Amino acid sequence: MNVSTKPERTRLSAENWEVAALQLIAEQGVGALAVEALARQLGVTKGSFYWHFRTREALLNAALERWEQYGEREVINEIEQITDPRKRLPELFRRVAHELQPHRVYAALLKALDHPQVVPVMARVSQRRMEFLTTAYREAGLAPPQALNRARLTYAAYVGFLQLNFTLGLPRINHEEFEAYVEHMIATLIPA
Amino acid sequence: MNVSTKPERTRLSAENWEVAALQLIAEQGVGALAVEALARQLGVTKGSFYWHFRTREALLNAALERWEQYGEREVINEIEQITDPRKRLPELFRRVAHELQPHRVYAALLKALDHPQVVPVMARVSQRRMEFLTTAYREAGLAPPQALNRARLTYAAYVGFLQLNFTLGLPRINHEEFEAYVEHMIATLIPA
DNA sequence: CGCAACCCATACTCACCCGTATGGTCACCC
DNA sequence: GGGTGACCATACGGGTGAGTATGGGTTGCG
Repeated sequence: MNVSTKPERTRLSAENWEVAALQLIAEQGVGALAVEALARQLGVTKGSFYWHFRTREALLNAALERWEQYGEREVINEIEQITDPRKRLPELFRRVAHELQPHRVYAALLKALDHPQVVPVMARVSQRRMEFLTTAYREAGLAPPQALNRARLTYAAYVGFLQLNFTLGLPRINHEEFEAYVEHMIATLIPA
Repeated sequence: MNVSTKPERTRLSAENWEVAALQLIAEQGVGALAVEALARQLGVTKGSFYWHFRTREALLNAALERWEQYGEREVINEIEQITDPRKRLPELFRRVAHELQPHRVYAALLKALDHPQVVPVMARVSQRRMEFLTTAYREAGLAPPQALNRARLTYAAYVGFLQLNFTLGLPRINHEEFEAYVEHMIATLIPA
């Protein structure tokens, strides 16, 4: 029997470092992404790290790119397969609401918008999602200006919810209550 | 004529440090709150700082407390004077929308929810605002559960908007467009 | 005037973390 | 079975920023 989470004596690849970095970002934020700390967590030393990456920045960029790439095919591609436009938005809401785990990185990145490296990534991701929401609302029957504003409102509500529940603890909404909240969002934001 | 913003050769008080800290937080975030940097900005050295405060943490706490105290009588007390409950929410929306400046600190603090010192402060502030919103929605005619969820939605939209516009730059919404967005929020979130 | 209390400068120490240099140890393959 | 390259440890240099020690200057006040 091995000691817990330590004795994986296999060699590491750049990918290992990247996913470890993303996990650390999700748990402790971008600011906590330190080379030596990550190395300790992986059971190696900096010597390993600087073989795979030229610098700390390089790791951050690689991790961000990996996350962005994954997010590409995460939700949007799945939702786009729903043919009936009127079913799309409620389904999107419910699906996003029940996959809170992949949003941890996004929430952490929101808190790191002072780092110049994350701004372009977040700008691209948010922009794509906004456009997706906007067209979805248009297809649901809203006029273009209304659709854009409703998309803004919806996305802001999503972002704000992440902040208020992941990072801030607030009265820690429970499960049934959360379901009711999601349905309330659907009823309020999606045109009948 | 004196050189710009430098030659205030008056002695400093703890209060001076606190407001300077808040300004720096609003502009560059909690992470940028460094003792020596602040001292340079105030035209003194660390020697001064460590006379007024025992540690950097102490300054942060003092600054946060000052901000929380001020926020107490900031908006809520003004709005509560509006007698007609149905006029209250639209007025609140419009007023908050046009005073984006005082929200800079709040936006900066949202990005610092990993620091254990800011969490309780933000929890209290957000909790108070949420309760205010909830009763406002009840007085506007919503049933208690609906009112609570609508308050959650509204406040999340507010928080998210701060994130997406202050820190992230997104297509930088302009003035008329912003007005239209606010009216859209009012029409969507406030019951007729 | 003179003495405190108050405010600040200078000069450190200490801890952390990035990046570099260099040598060691496996795996794999001809 | 020896050599080459991938992977990692160790040790070091350098920068930054928090906190301490201590002495000097200024202000209020008796």
